[in-house]
Amino acid sequence: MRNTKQKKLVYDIIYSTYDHLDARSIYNQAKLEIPSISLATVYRILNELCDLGKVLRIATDNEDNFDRIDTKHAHFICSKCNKIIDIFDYTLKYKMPDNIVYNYDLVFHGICNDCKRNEVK
Amino acid sequence: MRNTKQKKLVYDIIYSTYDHLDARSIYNQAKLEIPSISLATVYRILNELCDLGKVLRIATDNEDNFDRIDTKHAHFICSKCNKIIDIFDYTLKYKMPDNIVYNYDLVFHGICNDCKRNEVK
DNA sequence: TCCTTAATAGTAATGATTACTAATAACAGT
DNA sequence: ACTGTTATTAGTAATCATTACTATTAAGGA
Repeated sequence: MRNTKQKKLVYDIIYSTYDHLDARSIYNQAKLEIPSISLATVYRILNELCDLGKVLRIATDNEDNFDRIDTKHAHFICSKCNKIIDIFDYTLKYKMPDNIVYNYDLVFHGICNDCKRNEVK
Repeated sequence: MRNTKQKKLVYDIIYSTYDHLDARSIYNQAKLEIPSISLATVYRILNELCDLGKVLRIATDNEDNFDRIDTKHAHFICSKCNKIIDIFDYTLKYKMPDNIVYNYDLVFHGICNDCKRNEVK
């Protein structure tokens, strides 16, 4: 495993924000720094970072989003505008005697505050 | 909204099992009953049933899976064999003052019992 | 500096899902 | 039951995120 400037850049872009970026956005940002970077390279690096547990993948109905590893938290996805909001205020307890659990994804679905307001208007 | 035999069939296939079927499997089963049914029709009906809250969509890394609406439960997806296992033994509490929550998806990731055993061999 | 080979850039391919359109069939009104 | 309207379907083309492929480049150890 070699450390390339492409890997460092993709990692830095994800960790430069608390937003949840998709591969295309990361690619567009990366091109500003390394114009020759390839979209396929971004995808390959994203897979590698996820496998190494350095980046979190959020699977949605359309495209995947990528997030920094942070305090463990859940996500709220608005069914109207598809915005993703971090959720910290929850507790989860579980028992799983048979299977080994490495991680979990908790995603709430509904209508966000902004869309709720716009509906009333 | 009209009730067609295609809609009834797709619904019945999903409710005939506790398995989590993908669109292609549902299509293949449906063809046994209605050979002329179209894959696009299956997708359209699946979207409709999900929107109506009659069927549950489980988004995974590759293709979506569909499940009957049942006692609310979580899922465990094995990272090795991609098997999906229903999980009932958990408790979740949350506060969401700003957003309206309609539903949540809870997915555990890890290694299932079968794959764990096979690794040891 | 040199060599090995992992990683990249660029592009073609894949595969799930959706869009489109002419033909069909629910079903409300008669 | 018959008819007309129009939602739905079958079949296929298109879309779009992601992956595969390959010649070229560049980490990084010796």
